[in-house]
Amino acid sequence: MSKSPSLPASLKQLLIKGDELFLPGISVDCVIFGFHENSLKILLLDIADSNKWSVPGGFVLKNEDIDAAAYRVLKERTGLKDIFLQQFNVFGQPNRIEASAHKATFEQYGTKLSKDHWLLQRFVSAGYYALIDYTNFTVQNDSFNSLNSWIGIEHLSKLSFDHDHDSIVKKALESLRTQLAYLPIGKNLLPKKFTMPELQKLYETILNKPLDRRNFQRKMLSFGILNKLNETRKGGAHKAPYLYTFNDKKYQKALKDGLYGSW
Amino acid sequence: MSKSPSLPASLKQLLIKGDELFLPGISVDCVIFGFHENSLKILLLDIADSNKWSVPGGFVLKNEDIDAAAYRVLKERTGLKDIFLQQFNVFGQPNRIEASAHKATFEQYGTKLSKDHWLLQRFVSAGYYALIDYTNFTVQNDSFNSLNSWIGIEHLSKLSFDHDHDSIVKKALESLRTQLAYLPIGKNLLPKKFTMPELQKLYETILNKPLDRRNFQRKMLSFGILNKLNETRKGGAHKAPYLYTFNDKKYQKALKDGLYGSW
DNA sequence: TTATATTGTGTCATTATAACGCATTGAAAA
DNA sequence: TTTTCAATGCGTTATAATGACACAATATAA
Repeated sequence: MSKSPSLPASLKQLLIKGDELFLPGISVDCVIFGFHENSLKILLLDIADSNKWSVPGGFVLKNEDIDAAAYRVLKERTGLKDIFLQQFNVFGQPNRIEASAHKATFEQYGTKLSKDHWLLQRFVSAGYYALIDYTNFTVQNDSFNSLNSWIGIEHLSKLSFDHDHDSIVKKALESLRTQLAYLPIGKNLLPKKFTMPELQKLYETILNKPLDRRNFQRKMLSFGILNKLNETRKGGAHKAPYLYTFNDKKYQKALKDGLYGSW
Repeated sequence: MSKSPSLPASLKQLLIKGDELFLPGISVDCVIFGFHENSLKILLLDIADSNKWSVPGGFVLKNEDIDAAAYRVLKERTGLKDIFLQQFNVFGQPNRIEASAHKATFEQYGTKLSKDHWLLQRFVSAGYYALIDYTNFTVQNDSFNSLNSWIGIEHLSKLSFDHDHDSIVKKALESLRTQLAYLPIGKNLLPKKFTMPELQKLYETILNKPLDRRNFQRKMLSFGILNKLNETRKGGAHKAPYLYTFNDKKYQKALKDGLYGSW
């Protein structure tokens, strides 16, 4: 029988000091969206020696705002600081099986958690989704011995999730689509300069349906959140499209007030 | 010095068994909206011997879904079961002062909580807003020695809240207004039969701005969620308006799919 | 009976949306 | 170098939605 690998320091810390450092029973889960090569991707964790996927998560320090905890998790994963982060739901079903995942993690290292251990209680999780610029990002693997990978949302149905994370990802996507209908999106998913066709592809990908090129451009411009640059993106096989940036001031205003008044 | 009133049984239970019964560090807060006499009202608690107002809240049983806990709180307060309930935000700032409120509550009864008592730890709260039919409701006062009252939202700024509940109420109103833009509303705030002017007043009250009577009617009807009845509401001083009901099936569909496609 | 405020219904100009046309352009093929 | 071609820029037209307003109908009160 082979010896178990030794317990990483971070896990040891969690094991011993978790109940001192963190709030009991609360965790945050982050669904991190990125956009690359016409595909909307989610940063998922392939937990070592498990064939289940999960989303990055973490615990809330005893004196930490819960939003701040989500930011911290995000920064640990992505190294990025300027991130769009949106709380979208709280998951608090009693059958959430975080506990068994934690148990399994530690058992890999031959460490058995006592039955009443802090990590094995029922956790309520706040779900956040984040939008990040894929091009400005490199995957950072963590010390929990799990691999981060970008997975295109078109492949999600083929993956095996634990039940909780499956519904978290589904609900995050749903919320993102809803948000698209009344808030601007794109600033955090695209590089600083982008073309109209690129922006359109992002919308089409999130909504999962084709949009008319000319009507899309007209509507997008009517929001008044874009700056058209005097440059084009050369190198493509055909006519070079103009580059745009977001007008930061107007974008922020639209984020606050919404794109439509409606009533 | 007068003798403190004796501790109610429910509070005693909370004091002694709280940590056994409930999840640690998690609470739910419910902002309950009702509509009456052209005013949008919120059900608030005037905690005994305190000059601060708060919103009804409660704890989550160890084996209870967090949504279910919100329903339970609501049912305890209103006696109603068929309620529109929407989770809108999680409040998790470390400066939340629930603890001191709990402390004060017990000190009225001459009971001092030990420093590490379950109730005095930091709580993270899931905020829900509920919409209920005011006409089908009677205030139920609880055993926690606090008074329930309906307060019109126009009076909110005059009230003294503890900081947390102030932001909870503000955010709830904001969420309700946002929801109005893309989801149907009214079924749970109005009696079964209602008139178009009544429905309009509801919208005007929530949005806090006047709407054109004729355009409102046209838009409302275009959603296809109303049934026009062959009755009118007599008794008013002028022309009797027609009565309407919601078409339940189409209303539910609109709740699921939204009122607009937009993209 | 009349006055009055409110409701029911409709119009019209303006704006937004959906569907589609055609000229331009940059790179690749000939 | 010239031609081809697909993507892009810029536009048109028909239809639908919206905002602003007019006028007739009606239930009560004067």
